[in-house]
Amino acid sequence: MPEGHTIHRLAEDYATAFAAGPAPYVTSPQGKFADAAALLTGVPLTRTEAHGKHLFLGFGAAEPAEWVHIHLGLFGKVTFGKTPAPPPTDTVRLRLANDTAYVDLRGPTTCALITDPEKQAIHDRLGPDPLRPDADPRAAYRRISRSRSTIAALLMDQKVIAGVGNVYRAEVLFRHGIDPYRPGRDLTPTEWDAIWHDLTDLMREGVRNNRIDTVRPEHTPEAMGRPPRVDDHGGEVYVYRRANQSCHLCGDAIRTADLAARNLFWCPTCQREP
DNA sequence: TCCTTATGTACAA
DNA sequence: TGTACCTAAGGAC
Repeated sequence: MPEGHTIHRLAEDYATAFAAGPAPYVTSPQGKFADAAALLTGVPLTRTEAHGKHLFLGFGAAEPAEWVHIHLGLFGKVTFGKTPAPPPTDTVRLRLANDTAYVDLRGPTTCALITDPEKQAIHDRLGPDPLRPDADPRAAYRRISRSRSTIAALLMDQKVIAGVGNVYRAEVLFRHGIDPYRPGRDLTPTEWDAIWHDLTDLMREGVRNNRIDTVRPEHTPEAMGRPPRVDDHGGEVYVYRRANQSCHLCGDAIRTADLAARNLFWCPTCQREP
């Protein structure tokens, strides 16, 4: 589900299924995208791109002038399948289908036809994305190092860094032993450098595996001689959604709190300030 | 069958 | 800070 790794994976999967073959048949059974779908049917999908949690599908010429802009929000889901596609349910906002494959989009916050300048404006308001080759981590640090906001809030701010969500935020702060309430301006350049590169590695692995795993090999249950565990969101993590359970490293109870209307998770012992 | 929850964001006050 | 929006799954009845 949708943090940045999911969106980059979707960009790859849309391209694999539709960019090489014939132009897809485009429909919007749910109706909200019906006009645009009619315009796009028969136009080849030529490029796909992700920046943070934003997905762009480029239709038409090699340098598309028009893009489908998709943001999954909290609930959005994408499902791929082989043809014949089943009859769409009435919540399918966007379906692409060709001779071999179909893909359904449900529940997105955004699904809109935009121009190239409008797409550029979205890139301009997003921070660097650890999964993009053009990303400059110094741009993120400039904002962090000047901010009195907590590092937990800053990591979720897409203008600061694009693609990190609630899981990667909680997990990367744990992996670096940083108190989520520390003000951004107290983060050293060395700490930021380590966090950025760790996010790059973790999120690349997330794209490969289509899930979030953050537990280091030496901390797996097998390595620590403990019974295997299953986290109910599909990956192996240290603190995310583990409130009141014991920390895999120190055994202390994982804490949770509301921060800007999102659930924050951390270990008060492993993430104590020096 | 209803209620809660969720890996997100935008806008109003 | 609160609320609205989009959907589906799981748990309490």
